[in-house]
Amino acid sequence: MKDVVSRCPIEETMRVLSGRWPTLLLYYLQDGTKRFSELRRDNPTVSHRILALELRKLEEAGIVRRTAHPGYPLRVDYDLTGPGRKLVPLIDALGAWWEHTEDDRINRPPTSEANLDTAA
Amino acid sequence: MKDVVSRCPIEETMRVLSGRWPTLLLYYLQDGTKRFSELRRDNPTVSHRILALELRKLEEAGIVRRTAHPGYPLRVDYDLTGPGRKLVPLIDALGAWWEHTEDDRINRPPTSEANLDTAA
DNA sequence: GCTTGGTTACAGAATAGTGCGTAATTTACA
DNA sequence: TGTAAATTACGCACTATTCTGTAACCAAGC
Repeated sequence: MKDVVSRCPIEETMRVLSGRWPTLLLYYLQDGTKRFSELRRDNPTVSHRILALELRKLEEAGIVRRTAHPGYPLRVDYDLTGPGRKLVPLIDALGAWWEHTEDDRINRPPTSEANLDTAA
Repeated sequence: MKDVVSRCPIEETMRVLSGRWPTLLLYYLQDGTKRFSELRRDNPTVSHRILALELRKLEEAGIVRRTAHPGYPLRVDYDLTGPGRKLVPLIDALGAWWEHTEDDRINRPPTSEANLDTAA
């Protein structure tokens, strides 16, 4: 995904949420504040670099808030902003859609021609 | 995005919807059946190869139905399946979220949570 | 010298775009 | 009347672009 300036809110949203990590991070941040290292432990397959990049992207989108505490060793907290928390149920709805439509998606039923709702 | 087998419905959904085109195609297919060439005209910046790949991905996910009419010149129709149509309002909700939270995301207010320290 | 959060440099993987080929029928035109 | 050209929805091979991972390095206090 390139940085394409679009005025379409759906495109903008997808630009931020696309990829494996954004929704996963949303998920782990639901419970509350997490540190960088905690998020790494939460899902061990994301690389150090990519986690930092993804978190920055979410921060710039206003979904995640970054709080750096002064002093060493470094300590940085991440949590969801208000908009970020509002986003969570929408993501959950997508997951629910996937689950509840599984049979229909796999069996690929005749799908009512024009507008005749034949089922479901 | 690699092909990662996951049982998480959110990950599965994002695997299908990630990228610039899936949601756009959903958008253009809302109105009804479209031919390949129409979808290309709808958004001229997608290459024919990618459009074909994206449509196939959506078809395999059970979101889009492909109907090839025999004969030449070739004629292929695409439309949304039942699950595909159910997905549309969820995508719209994401767009609405983006729009309605714009101020909050950009101004980054103190985020009414417990941690009331160093707010930017 | 360990810690934590982050950045940079480089390499390798994945993804996207370009142009050519194809099929069978219709149309174009000399 | 014969033939060349256009049409549609791709597949394929090749190239260009972008993304991701790995490893090294930094900061400063303990």
